[in-house]
Amino acid sequence: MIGKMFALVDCNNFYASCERVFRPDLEGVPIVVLSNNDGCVIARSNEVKALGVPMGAPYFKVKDMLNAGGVKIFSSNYALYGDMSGRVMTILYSFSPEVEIYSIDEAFIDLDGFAPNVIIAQMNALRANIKKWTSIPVSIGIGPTKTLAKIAAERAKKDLSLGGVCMLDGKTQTHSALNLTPVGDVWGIGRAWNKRLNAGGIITALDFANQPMQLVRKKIGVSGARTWLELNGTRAFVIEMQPGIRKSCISSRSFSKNVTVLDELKEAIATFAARASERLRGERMAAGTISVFLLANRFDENSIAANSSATVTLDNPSANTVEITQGALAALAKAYKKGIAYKKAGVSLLELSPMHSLQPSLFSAAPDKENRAHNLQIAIDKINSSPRAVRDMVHIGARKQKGNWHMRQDMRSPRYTTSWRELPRVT
DNA sequence: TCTGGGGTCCTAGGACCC
DNA sequence: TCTGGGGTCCTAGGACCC
Repeated sequence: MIGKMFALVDCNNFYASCERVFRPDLEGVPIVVLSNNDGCVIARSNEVKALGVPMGAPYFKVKDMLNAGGVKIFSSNYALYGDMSGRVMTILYSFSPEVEIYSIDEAFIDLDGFAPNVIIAQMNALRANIKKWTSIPVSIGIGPTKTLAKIAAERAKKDLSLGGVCMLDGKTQTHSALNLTPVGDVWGIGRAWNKRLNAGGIITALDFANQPMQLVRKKIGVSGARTWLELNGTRAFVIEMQPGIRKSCISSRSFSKNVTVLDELKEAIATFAARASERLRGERMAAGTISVFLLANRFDENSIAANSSATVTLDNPSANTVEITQGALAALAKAYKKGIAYKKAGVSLLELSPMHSLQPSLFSAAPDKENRAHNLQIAIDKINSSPRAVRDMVHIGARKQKGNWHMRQDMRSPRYTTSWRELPRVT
């Protein structure tokens, strides 16, 4: 008999698949998508996986291999991926309201209430519709817990005989799937814990599930114990349909070249502060503290000692670009160390609160001035979000458009679906 | 030459209090 | 001379995820 089930819908090679949507000529052609700065490989089509290019590989290390294999290379195009993700999620909601959007390319569905004998047929139909309406291929895993649904989805992807849908519903079937899964591939078991578990002779997910829970708890803590429960069929995680209230908002970038000059860091930090505060305003939130961090090249020995950060607290929570930028620049002045070659920097906005709950300040020097600042901000957001605007058309003076810190992005595809200037052309 | 960005949660240890 | 112990709060760092 079948108990209650969760499904995980997982887009296959999502970014690579997005690049194919408006380029059907790339069907069957090996594709990779690179991270910001064209730094590492963050998505690979099946053909590239077959070539043996690992996930996360630094581009400069695999460049020759990619070229030799005739691989088509893309810089990341998040405007496109975000829009395609929205289309897939919309289809899921038309199937059921009980959906948790887990990431840009994955969602859980609560299948409680679905008759067991029709689940597989329903999921096959859902998969076919997503493919037909968005041209994105997905795999669907079904299991009694989120972690088992994840494992099922992995099986659906790897075992082509399953046709893209896999359900784990019996003990025998579940055990055989766990036995085929390396423990490090289990959702919640990362590199560090994998190493620790392997050293203790725990190699497969089944080995892990068969340990006494106390031992797991002792070895890798409560998070590991939850994963253990889930693998053994007890739910430790539920479907969360309402996204939680965010607790932080970060904008950061690696630089294309090392940066040592304070003035250049100011430009970068001002840009990050503007981006983060804009995102906050979009969600009607405000920040109570601002933290700036500066990082040296993490692949250099001794770089950790060069890293630094500083925090400033605002008198009143704010999401105003001018106020956030001023705070961030003050924090930068505290964190900056002369003579360090910085490779990355960022702004974190913390102690967030919803805007409507903000108390007007009793001691504000000039409420009228605050209003004007607020109105100006609204006007700027309006201009920058207009479909005809180029990115950040209106911005404050501390920022400049060129500099060592700007990222490289040489191979980006057009923003087909979100920019009038970049619509696909039919010829 | 060239190694992503944005999140959350947990834990250990220090500060502080009585 | 003898110099506690337990609780709470905060923070930094480490772990995980996609």
